[in-house]
Amino acid sequence: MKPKKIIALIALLILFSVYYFQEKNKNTSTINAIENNKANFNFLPTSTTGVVVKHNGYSLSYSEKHEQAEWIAYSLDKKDIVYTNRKRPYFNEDPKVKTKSADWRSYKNSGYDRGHLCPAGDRRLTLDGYNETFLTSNISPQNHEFNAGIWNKLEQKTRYWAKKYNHLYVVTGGILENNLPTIGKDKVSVPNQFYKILLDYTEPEIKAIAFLLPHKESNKPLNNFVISIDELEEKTGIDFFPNLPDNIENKLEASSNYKNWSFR
DNA sequence: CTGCTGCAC
DNA sequence: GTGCAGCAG
Repeated sequence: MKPKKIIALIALLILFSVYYFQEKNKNTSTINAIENNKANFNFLPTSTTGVVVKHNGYSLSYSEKHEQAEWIAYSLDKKDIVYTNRKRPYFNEDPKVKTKSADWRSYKNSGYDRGHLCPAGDRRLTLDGYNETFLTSNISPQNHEFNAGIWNKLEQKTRYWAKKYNHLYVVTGGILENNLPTIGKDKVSVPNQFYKILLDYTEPEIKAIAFLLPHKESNKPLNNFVISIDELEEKTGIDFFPNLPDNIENKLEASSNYKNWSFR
């Protein structure tokens, strides 16, 4: 082999190594950033009721008046999205809600689903995590066509994004207004709308998206229901990401732009 | 995946 | 009350 060729080969090898290590570095720094955020960033919203309950797999703010959570917040990692054929347990009262969360019988024969707020499908990694989603503090009365339809589509899209973007923070719940219809002995409010907020808190492209869905079946595409976090805060009185740096918070929450989120 | 119902013990 | 099977969208 001629010296020139050897030099060219070595040069190629060096270029390739540099590229490889840069990419590897980028990946580890992304993962490090995610781990760092998970360890240090408090992603919980403010509570209008003062009743914040923390479980291993999710946290919630409970509204005794409406007998359900005003928000459920959790961290959704790519690693959480696994297939395991778990058996659905029965719903139980949340032992950590002192005023007692709703009895599952209040939902029975009501015509409404026990609709998960933190979906069981997001907590399949461990048995405890999975079972924990079957507390009545984690459910809201949902019309079956809505729950199995567009709400389910949004939950699946959330898992798709968690896989694609490695990690998300999720905040979700019903809009708890006055004078809502109720079901059961416990008078569980039936929300007219449900919301879901996703935050991808990974540098350099921190991004967020929020949805507000009417509580009814719909065949419209999900991007029809995107709104700004600011609008959601006006409707609920909740400050959703109070611990974000202010400049980031202001920018993210004012926007209802979803161009950074792939809908395909 | 999202759920409910019926029946046995 | 709990466990399990079957069914629906």
